[in-house]
Amino acid sequence: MGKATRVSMAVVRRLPRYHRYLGELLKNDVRRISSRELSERMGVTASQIRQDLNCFGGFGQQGYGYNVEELYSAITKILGLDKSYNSIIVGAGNLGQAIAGYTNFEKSGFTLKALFDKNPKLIGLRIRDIEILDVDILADFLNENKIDIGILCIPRSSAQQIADILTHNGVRAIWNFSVTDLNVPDNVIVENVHLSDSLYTISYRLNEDELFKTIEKDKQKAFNS
Amino acid sequence: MGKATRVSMAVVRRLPRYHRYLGELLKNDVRRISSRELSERMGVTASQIRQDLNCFGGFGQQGYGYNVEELYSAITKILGLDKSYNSIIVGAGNLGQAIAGYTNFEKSGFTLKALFDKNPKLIGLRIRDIEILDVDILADFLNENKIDIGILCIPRSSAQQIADILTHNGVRAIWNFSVTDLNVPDNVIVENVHLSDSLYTISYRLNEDELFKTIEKDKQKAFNS
DNA sequence: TAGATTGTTAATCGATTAACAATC
DNA sequence: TAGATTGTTAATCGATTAACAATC
Repeated sequence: MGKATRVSMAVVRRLPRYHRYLGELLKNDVRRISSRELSERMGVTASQIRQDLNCFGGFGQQGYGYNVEELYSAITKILGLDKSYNSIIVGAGNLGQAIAGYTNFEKSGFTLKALFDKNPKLIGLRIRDIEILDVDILADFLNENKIDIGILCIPRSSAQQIADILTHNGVRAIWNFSVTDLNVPDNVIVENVHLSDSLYTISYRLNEDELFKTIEKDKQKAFNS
Repeated sequence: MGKATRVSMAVVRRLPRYHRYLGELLKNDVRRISSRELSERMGVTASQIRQDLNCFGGFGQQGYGYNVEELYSAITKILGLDKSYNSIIVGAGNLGQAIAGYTNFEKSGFTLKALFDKNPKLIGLRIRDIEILDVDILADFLNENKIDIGILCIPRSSAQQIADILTHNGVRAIWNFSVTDLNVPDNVIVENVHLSDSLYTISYRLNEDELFKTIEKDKQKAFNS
């Protein structure tokens, strides 16, 4: 159920952040940086940076540090951002359209080939000149076009069904904005973006102090009785 | 820089998922469930479920398991979803509008009070009857309205500046869709949703096998020379 | 060469899993 | 009562941090 990574996901999830900081340094014409200085900027330990990078190779030089341009380019390659990927969006509602509008993804090599929806009012419309097609022809489309990434922006009720169509027709990864867990073959990658889950961690944290006050009060009450 | 939680974030991030599964069980009229059965459905260990729940109290009964309705309601409270929260969105572009359109958040107690933008073409428009206001009056608005959560959907270049306005005017949490790290006081909560970071973990994983083939080949080459 | 900083091993810390006594 | 399952302690596993020899 989903593909395992050779490098731990804890490390993988930090890579885009390194990429961003190095891109920023590069833009500011910083030539070299030590793990210590980068660690101070990023608020992590220098040890962690060196450990993370050494999952992929020795990019630094003792006594010198890291060449910013080289390291940036190395992480670009590690993230696979030197390649290009074809994607489609299923669900052309507000969120699907918003993601379709992100021209930055195109710049990073992610090409949006089509959107799909079942709503006749949406079918035929275009976002950035990319057509919204009838979801009924999704399987056919996938057979005629090599699509790497399927982006799910549909209600949870139909998510698994659409995920099945994607995985049965050559899609290698699913970016899942539908708030449900997907069952996919072992060779398929799933990356969940569960916005409501994310929002609920905010309400949790806003409420935590009060929550534990209540818990402690209840404990006290139970103890006294 | 951001508030620490009493319970580890690893646990907190699993709570919304428990909430979803229990909601589903409740909808299907399942009355009771053991940690073992829930663990099988969710693909986690029963141990983890029991450990997680016991951060907040003993909700089960030996020999019986958990009452689904009680546990669901307990996790609802733990997540603070029995309370309501006022929010605003800064940045009424595609993504801001898409989030504003999510009526599900309203149902969970998150009330959207206004959107803000600097684009004159957007100012004055309404999404679900909620007005888009001029970002110039943001600070004033915050002083007149108790806002708990600020949702940032603006380009990274202005994110820190807006975050400062939010934190200086009583906002307690930031849901940050701008792809940048924010500096905020210790009592303010930040929850990042960095879509491009998430997408890049997909390209990483699509590319990982090939990446390590190259790494091993290079090692071999270095060894031979 | 002397100073700086890496790559890497070892130590620590935290999170997950296993085990089992308590108890419904 | 006997069987089931929790709550919780102990063991294991993995991730992070510290330390330092290697080396630029």
